[in-house]
Amino acid sequence: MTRFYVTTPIYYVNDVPHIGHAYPTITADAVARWHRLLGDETMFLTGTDEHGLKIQRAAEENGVTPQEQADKTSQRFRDAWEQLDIANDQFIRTTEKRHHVAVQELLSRAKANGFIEKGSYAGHYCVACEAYYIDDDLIDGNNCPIHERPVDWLEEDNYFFKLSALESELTEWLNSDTVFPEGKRNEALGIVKLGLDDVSISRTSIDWGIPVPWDDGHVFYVWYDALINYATAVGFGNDEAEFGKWWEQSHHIIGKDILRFHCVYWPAMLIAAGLKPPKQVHVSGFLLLGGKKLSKTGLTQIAPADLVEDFGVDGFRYHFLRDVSFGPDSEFSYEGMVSRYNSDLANTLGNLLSRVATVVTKKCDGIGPKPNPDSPLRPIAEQSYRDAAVAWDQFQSPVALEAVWNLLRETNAYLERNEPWKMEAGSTEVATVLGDALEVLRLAAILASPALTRGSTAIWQTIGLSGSPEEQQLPAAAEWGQYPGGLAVAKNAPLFPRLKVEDAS
RNA sequence: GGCGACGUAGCUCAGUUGGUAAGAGUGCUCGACUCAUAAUCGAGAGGUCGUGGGUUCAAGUCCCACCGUCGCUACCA
Repeated sequence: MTRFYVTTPIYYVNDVPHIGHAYPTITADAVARWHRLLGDETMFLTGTDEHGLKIQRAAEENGVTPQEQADKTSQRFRDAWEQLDIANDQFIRTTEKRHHVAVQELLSRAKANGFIEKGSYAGHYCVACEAYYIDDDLIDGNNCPIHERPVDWLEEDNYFFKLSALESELTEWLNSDTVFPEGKRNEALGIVKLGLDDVSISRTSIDWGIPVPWDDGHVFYVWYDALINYATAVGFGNDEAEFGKWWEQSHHIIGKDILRFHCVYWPAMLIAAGLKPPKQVHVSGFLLLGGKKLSKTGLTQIAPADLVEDFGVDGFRYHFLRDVSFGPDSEFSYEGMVSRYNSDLANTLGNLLSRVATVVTKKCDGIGPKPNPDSPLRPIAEQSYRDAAVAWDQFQSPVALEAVWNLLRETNAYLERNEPWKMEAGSTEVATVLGDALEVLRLAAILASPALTRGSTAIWQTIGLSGSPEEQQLPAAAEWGQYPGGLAVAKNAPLFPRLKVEDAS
């Protein structure tokens, strides 16, 4: 049996879930769903990153413990993902015991291998921020950029990770088909080529973190704790055999803002600990709003819940999977979302289902006929599956979905050419045409199910099939001609009612 | 400053290692149809592929410069 392991970034609980979090999460969910259709043993991980100064400080401000603070905000992410039909197999939290064990184990191994040593870090320190700043950040050369008051020159003992010793290993890893798309791999190579400094991985100034096992006064700096979650979740430090099996198939989905950490630091940490670097890292671009990065700060924040209210779960998921390609930045707009929903979901797919159901009702007494083995739609459907399979394998959801919609458009054209509504009721001609269309709907329900978690099941039931599209297994289920015929086809209300632009908020 | 990415039809985007007369969806125009969610189908208009050079028999695709946009250069995640 093939295994497949996919992860999203773990999200920092200092923030509320927004569409910038939703996009990589939906992509990972869809890719995981595709692999389940293929019958792969699949592990899909997401979670929250809960240590660090910001959480500690937020907790103090709210008069709660850091753990309570983390509990509350972590739950928001769980709720958000539930709303979006995210079917993750695990939800990891970096405050879990198993994670502490894994972090201490992994970094102890790196230390034993000579990649961690003590040093001291010195820098401009703002007491109010409890943080260091580099020269370029300072205002007028000596003032904290946030508090605008003088910083102190402070020195503290830290443990350093000897990143500089791993340049050749990293270059080799980056050159072996690991980071996608290629442009992002080049960026990572560029970072390595510029020369890597050793990085400080512990702090003595805060205590909301995972203790350094060999030195009581230190906790690990939040990044070096966070990255390890991907290993923790599949058994590292707990069940080595299990870990090994999953880790061979690890795929990380990240945003380009954290490329440095996932394509340089993280593989280096794994190598230092004597482990394999990740199998693949897929780097997405940013969502842009009017050409500007959709960041966690400012007015650009858009709550997934608001969009789900307008577009439904399917409309929300479909938009991101269809319109946001993996790699370059993408423009997000409400109008674009409406347009995509109407053209693809309401018109091409939803309307096809409606017209087929109506004609079956009128011409076949509501009983769906069998498809024609030699249908002209057959080769198109087969190509559609092949294209989708390749695209999903490359995490290219827009290409995969376009392949399915091409089949749907061809089917609308096929109906137009044959005009079954003009044919004699009960004739073999009308049965053939409608059987083919029903077969396409069966296929589309399966192939679109990673995106349309609800609509695909609705189609399945409307055309009289039992069970659900998610239970089907590819590639066998994609073979033409499996719609059995003789099933009652329901004439329901429109599956995806058209949206009017005036609905825009 | 250094490094990098991007700039292709009104809009959102595809365009493998340079090679049939530049593509899709959407929008627009015209026509058809009226089974269907003012849906569908067909036809058409629409691009000097940011600008200027260069390499080549041949460049959107390689090289250089410039313009524009953005990102990284964080011990914030």
